[in-house]
Amino acid sequence: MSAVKKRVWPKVENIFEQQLTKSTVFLNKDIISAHYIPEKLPFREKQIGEVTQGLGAVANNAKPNNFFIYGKTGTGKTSTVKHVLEQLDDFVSKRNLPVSSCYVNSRSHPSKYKVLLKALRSFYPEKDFLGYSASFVYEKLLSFANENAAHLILVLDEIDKIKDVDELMYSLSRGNDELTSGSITIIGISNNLTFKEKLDPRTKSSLCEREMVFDPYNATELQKILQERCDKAFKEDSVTPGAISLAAALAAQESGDARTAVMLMQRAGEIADMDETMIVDDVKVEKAKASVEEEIILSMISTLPQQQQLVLYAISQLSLSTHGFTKVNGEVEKGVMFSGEIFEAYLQLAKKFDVRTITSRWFRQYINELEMYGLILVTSSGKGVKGQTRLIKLGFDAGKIKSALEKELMKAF
DNA sequence: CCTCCACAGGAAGCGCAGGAGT
DNA sequence: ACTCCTGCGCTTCCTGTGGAGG
Repeated sequence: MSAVKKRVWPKVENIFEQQLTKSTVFLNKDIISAHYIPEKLPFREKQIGEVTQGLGAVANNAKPNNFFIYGKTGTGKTSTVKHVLEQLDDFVSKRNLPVSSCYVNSRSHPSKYKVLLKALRSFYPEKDFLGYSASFVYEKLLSFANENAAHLILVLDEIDKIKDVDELMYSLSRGNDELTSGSITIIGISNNLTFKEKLDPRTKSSLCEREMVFDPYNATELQKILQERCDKAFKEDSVTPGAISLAAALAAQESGDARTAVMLMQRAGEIADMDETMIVDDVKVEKAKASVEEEIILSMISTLPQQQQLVLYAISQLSLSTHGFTKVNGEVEKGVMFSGEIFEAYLQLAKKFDVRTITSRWFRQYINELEMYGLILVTSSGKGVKGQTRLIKLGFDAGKIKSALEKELMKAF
């Protein structure tokens, strides 16, 4: 047996070593990442109090009400609930109360069976229930509550993604009736209010025993939030006040979304690290905005069905061509077009790419979805136009959308 | 006032893929 | 392995709507 020869690497500093010794504006980068949950949630004291009070029933060995929490993305729904749950876990373990909670992201568990399975796994961490039937999982969950006289709290984030919510809620409320001790409580979180209207009336009344709405943050609130986070995430004096107020203002005018505000600051910090200026100012935030926006656009576009991408491509193409739409008062608005016009352009494009075409009915469906995603803005025609149609405008820069789509469509053809 | 235009969007149904039940 | 069922993407058909134009 011959000794293994040691490989001799050229004497260049390891790139990770370089990375480590490189100077950075960050003190603790995790704090400014989108997934971080701060221990204090400014401007959500009222909501925290409400959830806490609702769940407080378990201290008296009673079943808490179900909750339905609604609000746009980045308004602190998930953070609030997770925060309260952490406190609750802490509280009940100190007092030895039979309370267990489980957080489920319904996007990765989008059916009744998967939700129940996920819950069961978290209550029996040592066992693996893979392959068991739906009814077994359900019974096992009930008996867990019954035998331990435990109050179970299930948080269903993005509850609108569950295909059979009605059945899930029905089973659970029936389960609650069967239990002689213990209970199961649901906290549903959604950013889609129309979801509530689609529910079976019985599901609706049981899920919405208590309802809460999270309003978007305004610019001042966002600024405070950012300030607090930046103080901990960045090194001292590496962030200018202007940078924070700009990031807050940009996020506020977009949607009041705290996540984008945080992402802006994170990206701005990365940019400052790259060019080694060691200072995060409003210029870096401005740059970050372009980069974050591009990323959002790209990630949204890449998940669209191909046909819908073509529709959007038709819109961006028309939007870039010189024509504008003349309003009643003689004003000319650029980049606005009729839906019929877009459909025609779409048909032409599909012909060029030699793909099948969708009908105008489904085309309108696609337009509605694009509006929901915020990729386009839609208004009714109103006066000055014959017939009833809609005026459509891109929500983002036409050039960016077009080039992103070209990349995406190139992959396909 | 009526009619036509240019759509909007609901309802029903169709073909298909992928699970669940047997 | 086989049916049966169900959700999904889409088409077909249809009724409704707001404004222009006669």
